[in-house]
Amino acid sequence: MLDIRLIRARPDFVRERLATRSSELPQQVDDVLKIDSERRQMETRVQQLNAERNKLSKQIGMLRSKKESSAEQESNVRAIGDEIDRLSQASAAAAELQTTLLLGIPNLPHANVPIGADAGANPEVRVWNEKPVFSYQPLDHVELGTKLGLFDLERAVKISGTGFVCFTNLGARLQRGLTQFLLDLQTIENGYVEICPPHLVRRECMVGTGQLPKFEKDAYELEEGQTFLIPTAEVPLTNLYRNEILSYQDLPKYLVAHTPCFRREAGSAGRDTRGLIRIHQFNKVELVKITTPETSYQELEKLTADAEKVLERLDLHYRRIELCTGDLGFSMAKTYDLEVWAPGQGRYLEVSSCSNAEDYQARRMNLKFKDVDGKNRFCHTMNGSGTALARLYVALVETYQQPDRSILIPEPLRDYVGFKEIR
RNA sequence: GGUGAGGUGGCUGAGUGGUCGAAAGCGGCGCUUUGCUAAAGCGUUGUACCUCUAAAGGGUACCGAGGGUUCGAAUCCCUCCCUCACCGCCA
Repeated sequence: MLDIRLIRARPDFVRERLATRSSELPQQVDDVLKIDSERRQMETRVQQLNAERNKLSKQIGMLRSKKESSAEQESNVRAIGDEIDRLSQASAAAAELQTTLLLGIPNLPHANVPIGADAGANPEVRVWNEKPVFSYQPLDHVELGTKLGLFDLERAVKISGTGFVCFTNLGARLQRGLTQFLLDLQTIENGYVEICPPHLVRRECMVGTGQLPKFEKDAYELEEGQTFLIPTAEVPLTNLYRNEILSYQDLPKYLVAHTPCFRREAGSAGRDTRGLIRIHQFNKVELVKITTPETSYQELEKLTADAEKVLERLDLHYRRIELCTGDLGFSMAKTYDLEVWAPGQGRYLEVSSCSNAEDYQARRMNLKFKDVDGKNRFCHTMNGSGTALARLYVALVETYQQPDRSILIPEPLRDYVGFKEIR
């Protein structure tokens, strides 16, 4: 969440930055400022009354110990108490409203993020390899997978409903080998610490990373909204140190986890309904970094490169785009998307989204560090997929299909999956 | 799931209704002493918020969380969370 002090001190700056995301946001700044000023007025008054009451109560204590009458002080203090009750209730309600409003305001885009309305304005910043050329019409992963028995979509629907997949036989093994490959790459080569976190998290965690309260319909909830199935390992990983004060010497933290991700895809019914591209449960290897503010942008570049290494090792064609202000995720100040080419689809698929939330998530989850001077400051958090398994799988299978409809396993993966081809 | 004990500052640990934000010790920081190290002595040492400000200052809240009783709560009551022990069940 945004720093209320920044909003107070530089409201025009905040309004102007938010307007680059969406035109209705500046109004929310005014709403917060109004309630903030009302709240502070009441709070100040309550504190004055409390000071008065504390003074009188002490007098009462002293008078009683001297066996003197304190009737006058008692009646005064009772009157003050009533006033405090009334005012502090109002002030608490205002504080709650303020928090609610603040939680609903997205992060400020970083100054160097290109301004634009939607995905159409996202500039391409890097391209790797070229589109593979086929002498025939490449098949899509559903045809290939069905023919080779890599997964069973019909039976998955039977047991779980649309939007689920069941990997089978060599198809399941391919995913397992791919997962192991990704984890080894990020831990052994890139220095991330492997975490196997819970897949069910408390509500506060979802608030901490920004999924809640605004996007509750997108998540699978349990126990009447007290716990949620994670939509990404970003949630448990980033929240690992929630409510803690780390030492600057502990930073940066590099964390990686392989988990399933559960998404209801509430707003996207009817989109990408075929195959593995948009499903309710998919696996993902997620990278998270917790850093000082001074190094976060440099760390974001490195993190993005760490994710790109996956696609490069597998020799896939991809591009890196930067999200413009209108397309940025709620909690993020800057984001690069990695899109891999899927020949059977004839389009790029987003397999990683690498973002810096700056201190936006850290504020929501009260994650601080003690700097060299002993001052407590909010950490910066960033995350990116390294990468989403299901879509990587699609690109891999479609790119490495052979004229006889077998699939060649790229060299770096062979030891992991245990075979050179699937036919 | 059952029963019992318990959650106090960076740590250990006192405190059972009134100058308690909280004794004491440890740790940390500063100064003094010192050939170095060590030790000793003295001082200092939480967070958030409000107000005011050039700076300083003043105030409020916080003893797991939330609510209640009371003129007044770390202390009494209720709910929840968590930890520990034992029992039951179980991958």
